[in-house]
Amino acid sequence: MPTATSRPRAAARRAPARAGAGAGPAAYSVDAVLFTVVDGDLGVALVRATPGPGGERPRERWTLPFAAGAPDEPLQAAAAAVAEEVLGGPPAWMEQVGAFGDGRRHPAPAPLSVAYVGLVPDGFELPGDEGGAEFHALASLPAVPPRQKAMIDAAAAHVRGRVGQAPVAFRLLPPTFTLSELQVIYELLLGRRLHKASFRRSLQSARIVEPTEVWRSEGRGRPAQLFRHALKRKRPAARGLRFD
Amino acid sequence: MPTATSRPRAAARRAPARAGAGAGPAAYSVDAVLFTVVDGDLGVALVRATPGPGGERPRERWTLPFAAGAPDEPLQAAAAAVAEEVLGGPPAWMEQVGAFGDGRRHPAPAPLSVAYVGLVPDGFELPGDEGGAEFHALASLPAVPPRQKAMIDAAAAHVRGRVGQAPVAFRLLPPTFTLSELQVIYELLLGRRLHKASFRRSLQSARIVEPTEVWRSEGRGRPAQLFRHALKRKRPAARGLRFD
DNA sequence: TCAATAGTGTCTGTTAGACATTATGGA
DNA sequence: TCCATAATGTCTAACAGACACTATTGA
Repeated sequence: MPTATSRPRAAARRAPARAGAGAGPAAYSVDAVLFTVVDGDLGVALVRATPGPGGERPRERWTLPFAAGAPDEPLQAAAAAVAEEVLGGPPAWMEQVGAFGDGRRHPAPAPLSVAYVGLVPDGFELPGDEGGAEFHALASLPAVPPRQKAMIDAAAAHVRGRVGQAPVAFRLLPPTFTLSELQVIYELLLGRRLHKASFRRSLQSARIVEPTEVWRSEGRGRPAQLFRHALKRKRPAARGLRFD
Repeated sequence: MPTATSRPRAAARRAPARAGAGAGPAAYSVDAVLFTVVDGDLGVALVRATPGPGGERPRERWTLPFAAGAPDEPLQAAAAAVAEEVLGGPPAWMEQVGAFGDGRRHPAPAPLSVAYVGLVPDGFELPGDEGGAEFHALASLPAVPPRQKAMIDAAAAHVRGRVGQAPVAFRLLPPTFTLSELQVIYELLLGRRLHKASFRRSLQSARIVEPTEVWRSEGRGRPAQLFRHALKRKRPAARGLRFD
């Protein structure tokens, strides 16, 4: 029987996590889909799966980090704990993706999994301790249990769908960045090229970035001014209606 | 132990549903938030809560329809079964809202609930049998268990957020409708008035409705042409980028 | 006839996207 | 100097919203 105050944080990190917190198999798992930018694409943090009790499986296998759900722990807190276990700190942003409960296979002995998506700034270094978490580009993803594969797909769609509503792009970048870097992130998330001048006009009219005094020169070409994310003010009364 | 082929459909409908399908309390519940239009506002289907074993509770209490989750049943199918139990048929549209697992109270003895939102056309009549489901306008909602109240709020936000991506407005209307009726639905969902001519231009350019040969005269005024929802064709290459 | 609602045509301000030009540093 | 990139000004087509007008019914 778990106490109400101790969080089962040690349950995260590695694959077949402790089942439940005492009695019988866990009712559900909480899985974290942690994205960052890996050479121009989204990348997701995976941990090495421990081989089953039988000891077979010569091939290397990976899973999302997850933990068994504890009945008395809020879902968001559980997901944050799973993420912290992998990252060494909290992700820059986190949101629930949904519940996944078809019959597809999952490393936890639970019929239901709740997925959360988190964002990590580009350039972040995973703590390289024994846990062995690594970022893998979505384009070249290793084999992952099918239920977790569905979570990764849904998480990517979730993040892409929230561009423009949530500061998603900014959480994939360090605190200061050039507008060209920001545009690359937006193009990655939206899946299409954007017009440079138009993109900057949109940013300016929404007052969503503010310039710093710092300029950065990278290789050849004119140096770029660094910007930071500006807190959103009152909403400018959305015009129009787009059917999409 | 439930068999893989029999769905526990009888578990829906009334409040403290059968816990699980045999052994111990259910791991999670599946709840349906069924919306329709009730005098100019969204309305949600509620069922009368059965009083607890103690028999107290003189005040009338309501809950969302729900069922105990069965490990071998896909979530969407479970939610559809719950909805069918209340409506006598499937809802016009259904989508998952998310998992709710903070410590808030829920009529099921489960720490976790998965909410689905469904839409029912305006004018639909609930089968008035002993179950006693009724639509209640969101503006005048009776007391509902707190976790279910959170689900209702999230479901309304979910539907509002998917206007323009999914045929949400059309599922709140009968198969044929006037453009004025459609505009009222959009205004209800978006929470703001729309410009009549501009609204119709948007519909026309998106080819999202098609006219029928039928005109309907309701009381005074010029009769209105009836339209039906047109299946969406190729996406017209979304222009622009709005920060909101 | 008047009131009420449906449906359209025209005008205007805003803006996304195209294009061109200037600015600034590295090679 | 040439080249690559940043930053910005100008033009145009598209479009949201305002306004006005016509059309068609019931009272």
